[in-house]
Amino acid sequence: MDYKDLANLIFPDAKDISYYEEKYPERNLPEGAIVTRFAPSPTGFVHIGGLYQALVAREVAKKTGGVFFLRVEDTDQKREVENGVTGIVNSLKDFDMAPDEGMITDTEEIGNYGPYKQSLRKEIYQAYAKYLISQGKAYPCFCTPEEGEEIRKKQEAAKVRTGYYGVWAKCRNITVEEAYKKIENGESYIIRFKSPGREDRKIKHKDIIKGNVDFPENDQDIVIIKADGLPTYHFAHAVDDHLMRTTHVIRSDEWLSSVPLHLQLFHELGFKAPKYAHISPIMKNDNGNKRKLSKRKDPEAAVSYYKEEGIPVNAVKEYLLNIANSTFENWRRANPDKSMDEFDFQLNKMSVSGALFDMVKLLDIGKTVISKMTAEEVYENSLKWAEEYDKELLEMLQDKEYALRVFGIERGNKKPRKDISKWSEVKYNIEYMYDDKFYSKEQEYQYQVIADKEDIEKILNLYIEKYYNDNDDKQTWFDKIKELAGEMGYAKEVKEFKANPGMYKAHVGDVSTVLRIALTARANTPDMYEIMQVLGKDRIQKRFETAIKNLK
RNA sequence: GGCCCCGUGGUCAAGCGGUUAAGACACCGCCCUUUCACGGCGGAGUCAUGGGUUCGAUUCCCGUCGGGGUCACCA
Repeated sequence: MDYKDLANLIFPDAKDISYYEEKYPERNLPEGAIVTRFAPSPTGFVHIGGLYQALVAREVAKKTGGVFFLRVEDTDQKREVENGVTGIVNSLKDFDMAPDEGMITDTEEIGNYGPYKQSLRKEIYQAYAKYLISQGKAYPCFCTPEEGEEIRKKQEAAKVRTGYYGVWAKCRNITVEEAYKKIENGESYIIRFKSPGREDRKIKHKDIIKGNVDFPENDQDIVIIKADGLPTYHFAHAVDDHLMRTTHVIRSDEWLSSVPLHLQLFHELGFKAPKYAHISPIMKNDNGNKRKLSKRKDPEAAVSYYKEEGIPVNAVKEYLLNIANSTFENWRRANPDKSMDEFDFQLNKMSVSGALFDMVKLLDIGKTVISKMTAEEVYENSLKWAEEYDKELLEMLQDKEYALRVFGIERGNKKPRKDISKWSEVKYNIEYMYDDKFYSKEQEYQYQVIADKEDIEKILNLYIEKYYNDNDDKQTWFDKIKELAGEMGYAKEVKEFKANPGMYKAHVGDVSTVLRIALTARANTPDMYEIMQVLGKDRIQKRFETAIKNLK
């Protein structure tokens, strides 16, 4: 009786691994093409760090004419969440990052290297586990979880390394006969990898991002097949990334310390190991301490947050790309109108330490991104966001022609206005341009320098009756306000006022402020000429009348 | 605790033995025909720390301190 008999007893129906090796041949890709993947577990929550990894992985694959695929790691049935896959697929779609291969809905997939859902690959893992057993490189372990716990306690008490290794690996040296008998007797077991490693030996590993890292060899007989017949992460990683012909494993750096194990697994399985790039996580400052963005504590940890807030997709991506390669920022300044896909992303230039998440900067990028859009694009995006998150805004946007005029204010010129950083700010931004919104609430008119109510009333009346004309061009419009200022005894030029402050009550700027506030009830607005053009004389007049009434 | 990684201004960071130590966000001031925003100009602010090596260290080595990761039949 030998290892083969044991392997046959454990996995009688498993295919020979040559079947899979042939079924999933090396990919026929151009020289230098990189194959990457995004491999989340479907917990129903997509972390911004996950999106970050996916963005980087996709960027690298795209750049080299390779493949970016999505694999769902659902080997932990306890964590299974309904529609978890849909959440992942949709998040990638929302960010315009759909994979070339892999899951495209909860149940459907594309590509020739599937299934791309690990729970559907059970027989594949078992075939490779069988292979390992038949080679004497893996063995059944009959220790119960409770026994494992006991071993660990003993190890802790003895102050030695914890784990299933060396003399602690009780089942490692069970004879084939003994194992055979236990299995026939119905004892339950799991499959462990028989590690050939020694803790006192070092291995060298070159990570694309972290650089040279030395580790002790792995000597842990880790579990490869759990009691439920499904593989653990480590085993699935080796089998899948080999069979799916992944060239570069781009993943979170919490996996860095598992590299010795993974390399060993690849070696013992007879696979060529992929290259690894371990990405530092996105952090957050929590009372002076850095910590990972937390699903529970930080709303911005969820990718859904960005959608809900209406932060433009490209702003999020550019921000993430900037964390990944900080030279992106300089490139962006030099190429303000190019698509970010043209940026020459470098995996090996990624930061080795984790960056603190900076919402202020993200929002600044949001402003820039939106400022570059046409009124039409702003309209479409606002509408899309409003449909899902803001009924009131949606209503306001029904009159598209008018909305386009409002969004067109100070847009499209060489120095476009940068005042909207996310779609959820749109409503506040344009509200005062809508009469029903404007009149539906009690406005507060805070006239600033000019406080004399009679003067204010006079300015408003005089302006609308004597000076304002819808057909004036901007210069004429401007000159007329100066004339009005002069007629009322205010300085026509600010400089003049500053030179002789005693000669005037105030200056033309203060007069404008009165007009602006009567018009919008706001101290800060975009260009007043354009606002007036959109409003038109009748509406301007009505707003002035309302403002005057409010004075009394 | 063992093992591993990291440490340049408030934040993201460039830098690879000799630099006035880039740039961006944020902050402050000035200018930009009248607000705000944009833009322009200017400003404040950094190489964690102690030892080496070197003619010379932010750059190389060691220690210290600080931060992070990992030690599951979770991924």
